[in-house]
Amino acid sequence: MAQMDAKQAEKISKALSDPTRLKILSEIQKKHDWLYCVDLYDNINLAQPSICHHLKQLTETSIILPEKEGRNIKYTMNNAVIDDYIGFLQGLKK
Amino acid sequence: MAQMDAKQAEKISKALSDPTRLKILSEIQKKHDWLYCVDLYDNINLAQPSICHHLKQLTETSIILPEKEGRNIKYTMNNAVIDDYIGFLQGLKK
DNA sequence: TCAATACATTTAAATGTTTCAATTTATCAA
DNA sequence: TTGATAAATTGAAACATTTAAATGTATTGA
Repeated sequence: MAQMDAKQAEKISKALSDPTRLKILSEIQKKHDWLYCVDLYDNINLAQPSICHHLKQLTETSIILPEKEGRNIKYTMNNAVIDDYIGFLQGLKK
Repeated sequence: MAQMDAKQAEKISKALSDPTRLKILSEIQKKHDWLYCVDLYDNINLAQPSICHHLKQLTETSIILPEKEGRNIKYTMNNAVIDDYIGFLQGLKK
């Protein structure tokens, strides 16, 4: 497991500190594989640019990974980053 | 392990999304037991009310636990909350 | 009780985040 | 090429967070 520094942990924490972004992650988790961007418009009551903004924050920290498929974009969870973040948290414990 | 809901995970993420608060947690971890509030003034270059503000956010989410000792307050890491948060993160994975 | 110490609260300025309307870019289907 | 669809960007308003000066509260020792 890679070592994550405090700066990176701070960015991931920030990405996880918003109800919309946690909802997006929950929707991606439910799919167990890939979630299409358009699926979120049904489940999240925000305008398209707002959802786009939240997706950007999640992809910038690599918590989720985007893949272009024609006109659409699909996302998957990046387990490796979550595990690295968990490793950082384990290191905080006494 | 207790089940942590998204609202609680959001609050903990927010508490962890600041460099000063991660620094405070690191200082507490270094002690392996209790850290006195006054120890932070030496290590963190912020005014006393700012440090107090950050400590409040960490204690409000129970990530750290305060204990009064005369005029001083000492803090310890709350491993249980960190473990619950880690449990939530594990649940996000595909 | 009085002065000193440790921490908390209030207030306000500066800064950062969230949101959406409008617009732009990219891709597809006809 | 043209019209339609999917997603990104821009710009601005609303809202939240961070910071510190000033002040308040609680505890101790003299």
